[in-house]
Amino acid sequence: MRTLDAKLIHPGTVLRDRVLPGLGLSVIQAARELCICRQTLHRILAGRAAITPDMAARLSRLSGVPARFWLDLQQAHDLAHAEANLTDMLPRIPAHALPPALMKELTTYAR
Amino acid sequence: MRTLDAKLIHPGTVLRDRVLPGLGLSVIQAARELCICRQTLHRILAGRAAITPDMAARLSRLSGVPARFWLDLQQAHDLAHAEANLTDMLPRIPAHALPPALMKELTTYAR
DNA sequence: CTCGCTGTCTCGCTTGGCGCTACAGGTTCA
DNA sequence: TGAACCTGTAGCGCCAAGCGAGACAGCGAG
Repeated sequence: MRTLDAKLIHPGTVLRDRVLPGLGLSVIQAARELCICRQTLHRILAGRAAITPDMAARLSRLSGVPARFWLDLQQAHDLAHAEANLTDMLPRIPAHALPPALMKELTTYAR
Repeated sequence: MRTLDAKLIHPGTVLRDRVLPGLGLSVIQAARELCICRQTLHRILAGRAAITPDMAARLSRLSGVPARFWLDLQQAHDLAHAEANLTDMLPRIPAHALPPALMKELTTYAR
């Protein structure tokens, strides 16, 4: 079995190489069951479209893989892409520090 | 101090009630330092606009709060909103099961 | 040859973030 | 009483991106 060891796993790759075969579904079959057009699924598999919250919910229903799994993979890519586009801008934003107690409080809001 | 105990914390609320006061910044000051127009920041604070990956990266630079913290809060809202719009559609998608070994492998890709 | 699947391209539609102008307040200070 | 500065919202146009649909080429099975 081919390993998926890239640092930034692509959602479409996981879907194509792992989940769809695991479900025994072709692209067209999966698109039909997801109630989306096959082009949309192709775009996701090829990485030319992102996993939207809508798609994540559909994939979760279809495969049992949590929606957040798909959104987390997508989020990593979106963030990397955004930071790449901000290389000139970010250094111009002053870096402040939050009180440690407040920073700790914020962690209780996460997940 | 007012507690933020809602199940689905709004990113704008955290920003307004915790982070901006913690940084000692007004809305206008923060907008200027983030290199965005003040209306955009107002829209985020009021929940009329989402935290985009671009904004998350800027907020991370400004406050030291990880970009993923903001994106996770936003993601929870986007997902809930998407599922609410799919209440009629989701039941029409057949629920399959993935082999347990494959499901376990997928968890190694997450975060 | 026919059928069905794959993969891509193009078009038009819609959504949503963003910057901008404008407006209505409120507060502080000279 | 002005002037300066902040908050908050509404409307506008611009632009990026997801989506469905139509079309096309290629390929393997029956």
